[in-house]
Amino acid sequence: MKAETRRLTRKSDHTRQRILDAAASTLANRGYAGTSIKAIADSIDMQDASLYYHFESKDALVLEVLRTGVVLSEEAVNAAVSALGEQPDPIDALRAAIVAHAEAVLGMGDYPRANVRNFGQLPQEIVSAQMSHQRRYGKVWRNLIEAAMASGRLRQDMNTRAMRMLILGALNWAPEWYKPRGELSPGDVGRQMAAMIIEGLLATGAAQPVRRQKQGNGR
Amino acid sequence: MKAETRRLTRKSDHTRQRILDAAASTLANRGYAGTSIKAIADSIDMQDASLYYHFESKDALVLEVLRTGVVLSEEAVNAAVSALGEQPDPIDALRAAIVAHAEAVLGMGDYPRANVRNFGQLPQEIVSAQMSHQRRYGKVWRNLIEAAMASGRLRQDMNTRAMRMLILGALNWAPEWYKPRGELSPGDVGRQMAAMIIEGLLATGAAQPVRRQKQGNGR
DNA sequence: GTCTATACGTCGATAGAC
DNA sequence: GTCTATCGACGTATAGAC
Repeated sequence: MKAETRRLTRKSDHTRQRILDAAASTLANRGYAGTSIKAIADSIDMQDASLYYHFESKDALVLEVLRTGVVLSEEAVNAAVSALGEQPDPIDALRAAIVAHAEAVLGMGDYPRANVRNFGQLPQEIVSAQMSHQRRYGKVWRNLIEAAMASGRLRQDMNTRAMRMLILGALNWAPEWYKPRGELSPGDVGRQMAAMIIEGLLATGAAQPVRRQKQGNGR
Repeated sequence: MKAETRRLTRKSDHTRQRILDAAASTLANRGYAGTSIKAIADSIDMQDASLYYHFESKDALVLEVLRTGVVLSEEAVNAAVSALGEQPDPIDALRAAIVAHAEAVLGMGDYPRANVRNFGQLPQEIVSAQMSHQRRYGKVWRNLIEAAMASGRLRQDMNTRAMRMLILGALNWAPEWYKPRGELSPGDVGRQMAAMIIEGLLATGAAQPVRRQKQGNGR
């Protein structure tokens, strides 16, 4: 694309982004059913009809928000694992991934939250369109668990699908109860979840205490 | 209520129950947004207007379905814990509760599933009206975890709220991925979840293998 | 690009015949 | 008890002026 063209579309791009942000916020807080085009438009002082200049339909807009949410989560998890080096310990990698996903859905804003909070309640056509991205992210987790399993460090008597879903279910539920101004930061929740999932709830010698970290949003 | 009166309302009661069952099924499978009065009425070959003879409003109907779902789950959990005797081991009690809740949301039909699948996406007024029942069930879990915590058998470095939510999040997510005709029965999933949650994912001497049980819906 | 106006479907809910 | 008919509000989306 030429610089000329890019300059011409700048205002359009900016408005488009404002609409996406507003849609992400409304989706994260009120759900798909409560997210009308009018509600989105109202929140940025725009007429609902004007929105159709930027997006073909409500579903196209929603889809882009959800897709962004998955991509952000995936990037966060991949970055956290990559930060461990070339051949990370597979349990460390799993732990880092759990913390990163928790931080994404609790602390990275509206997009990842919009994605996980609406996952189970979307119309079939949106689910289908979103599937490929969701699958790719699912594969990241499948690989993490397979690597940990292959290392012999995970118990071999469990269904790996159940393992994966235990992790994602517990983490994706967190936005329903987490209070941003409470005593735990998103990272704190992530580390507690990781510790409980990996080492279990029982008090044993194996369990290492989890240190709470000071963060800006602590009280 | 006199026998006379009861007899007169029998047909009404029967129809009322059919409506509730249809609503539970639609709610469990299509979510609150996809559950219109017409959709419910259609599924039992009735006109949507006729439904208002039995229920004051859509919300009243939905509320009764959700309330039934919580009550069924609560009764299942209480029964499972009570079956352990007067002074059960608190870890055994927690394990039994996890299995019972899993069996409820995966194998007890539409009502518990309708409840957990819609929890995060309901209009504010329904949430408020449902709160008292949800709280009572939450207290059952708080008591279970407090008892286990007080016994010193659970690690003391974790937030108990995070513990409770880890458990319920993992279990309430199960209906999203569980395949009724797959190799695992609801009880199998419950026992695997309980084992992973309580003893963790790591292979250690502490972890006991979980036996899979034969059930009618196995393949 | 954004506006006003409007088409058109579906929603929950009511009125009144039978 | 269940039906047909209908109301008003709100949903997505389009047409056309500016």
